Order: sequence, then C-alpha cells, then structure tokens
Amino acid sequence: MPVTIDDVAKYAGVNKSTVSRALHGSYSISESTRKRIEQAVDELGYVGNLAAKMLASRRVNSIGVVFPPIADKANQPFFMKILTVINAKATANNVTVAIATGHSSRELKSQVRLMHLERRVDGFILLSADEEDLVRDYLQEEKVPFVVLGTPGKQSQPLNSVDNDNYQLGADAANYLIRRGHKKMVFFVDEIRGEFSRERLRGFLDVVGEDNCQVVNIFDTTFVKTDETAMVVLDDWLAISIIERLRQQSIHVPQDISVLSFNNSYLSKLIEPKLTTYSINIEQLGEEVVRVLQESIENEKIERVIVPFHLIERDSVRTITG
Amino acid sequence: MPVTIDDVAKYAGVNKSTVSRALHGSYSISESTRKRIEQAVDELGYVGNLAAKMLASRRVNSIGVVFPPIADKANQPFFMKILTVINAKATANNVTVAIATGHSSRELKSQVRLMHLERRVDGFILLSADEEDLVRDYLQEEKVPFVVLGTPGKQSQPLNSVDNDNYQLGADAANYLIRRGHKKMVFFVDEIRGEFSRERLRGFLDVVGEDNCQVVNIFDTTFVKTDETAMVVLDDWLAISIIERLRQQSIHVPQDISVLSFNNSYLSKLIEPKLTTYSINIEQLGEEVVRVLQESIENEKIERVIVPFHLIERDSVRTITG
DNA sequence: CTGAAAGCGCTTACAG
DNA sequence: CTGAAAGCGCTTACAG
Repeated sequence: MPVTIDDVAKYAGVNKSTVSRALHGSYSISESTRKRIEQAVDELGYVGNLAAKMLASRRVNSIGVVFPPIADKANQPFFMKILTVINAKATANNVTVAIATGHSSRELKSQVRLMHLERRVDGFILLSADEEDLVRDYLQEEKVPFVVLGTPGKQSQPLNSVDNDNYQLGADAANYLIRRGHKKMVFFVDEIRGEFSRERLRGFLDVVGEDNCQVVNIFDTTFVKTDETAMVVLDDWLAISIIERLRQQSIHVPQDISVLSFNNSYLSKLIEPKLTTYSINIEQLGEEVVRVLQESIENEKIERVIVPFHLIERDSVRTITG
Repeated sequence: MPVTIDDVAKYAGVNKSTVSRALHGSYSISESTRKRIEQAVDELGYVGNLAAKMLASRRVNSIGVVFPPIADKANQPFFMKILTVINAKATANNVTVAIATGHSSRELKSQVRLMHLERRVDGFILLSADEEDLVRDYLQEEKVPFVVLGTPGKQSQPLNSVDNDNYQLGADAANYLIRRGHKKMVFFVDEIRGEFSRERLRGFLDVVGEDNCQVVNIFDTTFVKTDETAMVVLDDWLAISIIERLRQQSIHVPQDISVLSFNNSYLSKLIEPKLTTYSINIEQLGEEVVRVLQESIENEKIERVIVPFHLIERDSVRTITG
C-alpha cells in the first residue's frame, strides 16, 4: 500500500491539512513543524496521489501536445526534437506531457476533445496549424488554453502563438544571397506546408524582386535551370533530394548552383556538400511555447512570440565575384 | 460547470450508482433504464471526470512511453513512427499516452520514477533498453508492469519484450546476398546500437563465415574496399552517408558495390539509388507492444514476442552473374 | 435489477 | 500558525 498524506500526518503528529500546506510552500508554517513534516515525507517516501490532487484542486498539471496529421509531416525530425524540448521544460515545471497523434484533422480533434472533456490536460500545444484547422477552432470555441507553434493560420480571435518570423527569414535569405553576388534565383515552394512557406516566399520576393526569381513547386520535376545561380529550398531534406536530382543532370552544387535551405537538420552536415542552412532555434521555440501555455492557463493572457533565427554557413552557397 | 454523474442520475431519475454501472457495460441493467441513462448522457453531453474515476477505481488508463536518451538516437524517424502507432492503438483502447524523454539514463529514470509514484500511468513501454539500463532495472525492482521494445538487454528476471528477430534478420540478409551471387562482404556495425547490431552480425556471420566478411565500424573512415561486392549497413541513414562517402572515391552503388540496409525509412526511396532494405513492420511492433503491456497490467503475464520482417527490393543490390 | 452508503486521498475555506 | 470538516466526482461492496 502506498503511503498517504494521512500516514505522513500521523507520523509527524500533525493534521493532514498542515501537511498539505507544508508541501505547497506558499503558506505560513512554523519552521519546526515544517522540518518534522519534511522528515516524515522522506522517511516514509511519500509521493502525493495525483488523482486525488487533481480531484481536490481541479488542476491537472499535464499538457497535451498535438502532432500534425502524420501523413504530411509528423515524422520530420523537427517534431521529435521539439517534443523533447517541450517535455524537458514541462518536467522541470512538474507537469507531464500527453500526446495526440492521428491521420487526419478529424481524428486529432476527437482525441483532443476527449482529453479536454475528461480533464486530462490543462491546455494544449499545437505543433502546427493549417489554414483551416479543426483542432484550433474547437479549442478556441471551447475557450481551452492553447498555443500554436508556427504560423497560427486563420483565426477568429487573437490566440497564443510562438513562431519564427518567416517573412524576415525569407528576406534575410534574399539579402544573404545578394551579398554573395547572386542575382537570379529559384525559390522552391512546398504547398503542403502552407502558411510558413508563403511567408518566407513573400519576404524573399520583396527583397529580390519578382523578376529575378523563378518560383517552382518542389514536386515539379520539369524544372530547368537557366541563368539562376542560387536556389532556396524550404527544408534540408528536400534540399538533399533536389541536389541529387541535379547531380543526375550533371549540375553540381555549389559550383553550378548554390543551395540555401532551412532547419539545420541532422542531415545537413552529413551529406556533401554540407548545407548552408538557417537554424531555427528549436530549443528556444520549445521553451517559449511551454511558458506561454502555462501563463495562459494561469491568467488567460494572450501572447504572440517571435523567436530569432540564425544562419549556419557551410559549403552549399558560393560567392560569385565580378 | 461540467456535467457530473449526479446530473445524469437526476436527469434519468435513477441513482448515480446505476449510472456508473450502465456506463461500464458488464453489469446487468434493465434495457429501459439503460436507454434512459444513455439518452441523459447524450443530451447533457456527459463525459466522466478522469481524476474521480482514477481515485475511485485505482486505475489510470494511461501508459508511459520512454524514449532512449536523446543524444544517441531519439530523433531517428523510427521513434516518431512507433510513437504514432502506439498512440493510435492506445487511443483505440481508451488509454492515453504520456512520455518520458531525457538526455541521460539517470534523468529518464527520475522521470519514470515520478510518473510511477504519482500513479500517472499503469505501466511503461521502453522504446529501447541498453545492456545496463537504469530505467529497466528500476521498473523491474518495483514490479511495475512494462515491456521493452527491441532487445531487452541484461535482465535479472524474465520480462516482457517485443522484438524483431535480429539474429534471423542478419542470417536472412546473408542468404539473400549469397543468392544474388555475392561472396565477399562488408558488415558495418554501430557500437551505439549495441545489442541489436551484435545480434544481426552474429546471424550474418553464421551464414557467410567470418573469412568472407570484413566487419567495420561505421565511424571508421579509413575503410578501404578490396574485393568485396556487397555491404550491409544497419540503417538507411547510415547507408546514405556511406554511399556518399564512396561516391567521392568514385565507387558507385550498385555498379561497384551493392548495399543492403535496414528500416525501409522514408529516405530510402528518395535517394539514388533507391535502397534495398528490410522493412521492420513498425505497425505490428507498435500494436504488439501495447497489447502485451495491457495484458501485463491486467494479469501480470510475461511474454516475449517476435515480429516478422520482410525485404523491400529496390536498386541498391545487384546480381553478380557467373 | 437498483439504491444508499462508504470511501478513494487529497485541498481549502472557515475558525480559532 | 494549525485543526476539523466538507467536498471534489466517481466506484463498488452490501443489501434488498
């Protein structure tokens, strides 16, 4: 039989309400009884029963992390990494992480709904949101605390989000390439990724000008390089597959064309040439998203946080002189 | 205010104990009152409060999934996939999934310990176990139900596990290559992955014979191909980086050397040549692991399950004739 | 087949 | 600073 708060109280010779208070710091307890209680807890190896706490306090100390519908993207390494960071941060704050995964937005929503109705979690983190997003809309409707990671998409009311500044990221990429002497460029878009792809493209085009940039869908294999000297790809993985495609046409990177990509993933320094890529600071993204959620649970605050990025220069972009 | 079981009872004109029983199927309830209760549940939108259920029933309906210490491998796509499968299966059985991640075995153990002591979960799934494994040992010591995915490593008593037959996998790879005419081979091992790497190697060597196989550490870049015509690599990702390394020495796959790898990952059909690789049936692995855990929670049964594998033939292995 | 009661292990006003 | 009591929302013997 696990030891209960009553055992501790008896052992320390106080009432269980005193034990409860001593264990929560914020109440005034005499130094001596606190000592005795702490000792009792130690000697008995007491750990509070979660269910009882939840029931009595109406707080769960658990958050739900909602993955994107797996078909498109859930197994990119990004999601595993961010999950790890979120869990670390949550654990440090004494909250556990429950997850929701599914093949469709509908499935996800029904999981989220159940988790909410059963009061399994205090709030949710959406690891991504589509333009139309059942989960987001449900949560907003029900006034459940949540925060979306990345571009929040369509929203009826303001909501919590933690994001990179994708517009700025695009603009920065453009400026970097121009500084290295590039004039004509290709920008590969990926329709699946919606919003954040569009934002980066917008930032990029605003700097280089539409006339200097060919916009190509990543899955369009009919693309032919003309006078472009650089290309921007939304993700290291895609960059790798494009580099491979080009190699088969005897177009080499970076000699014939430079490649600038995003995410600084594991793979980006494993392949040849090592990729020049933007690091999107997953660590900070994860910490912020947990912090924002917790504050929102506490006091219904709404925040929009932008996390900075930085460029990792490696070998896939060359400087054009003259 | 959420609706409670009392509301439902009042609405249906019965006692709440009757409602509780009606909702759990296995009790005998007259058809008519069951109807009325179900209707009340629908109209009121009742969903049971989890904490109250847990406290009263002493069951949690939640399982913990423990990731490997992230440093080495947690962000391989395999883990994301298996998590998805586990979650799907668990959800179908009305149980939620909580996770534990960490940078070290010690960190992981302390998370697991807390989850257990607070009774947040009924049992655990270890996504991997090392030869020496603090988490496994703790769980075993405390008699907490758990199952390990993959080779269970050192164990003081029998424990639940769900695994591929790694020995058989190695032997199968050897037979396949021999059938395709290969005689001299290289087997790349990866010390990080310990046990399952060793098992596959053992199966492989037992078939081809030690004299016909050069065993090379994956991180040993001094490897020089001599008369070998085929190599076996533990994982698609590693295969890709080796193929790249060889290409720089103008050794091409599969013309100059064949490559056989494992996991049938996302990447394996994206690159050139498309990889011939073993599919390890993640779907089934995930379902089994949940089933075994639940049975173990129910009735303390111990099981050891082996999940079959199959080969996906693509372009990286060629047949040697003559 | 159903009701009344006790109990799961906590928290938190209320009093002093 | 501390105790006694009520209550959180369920489940489950016990009785009938």
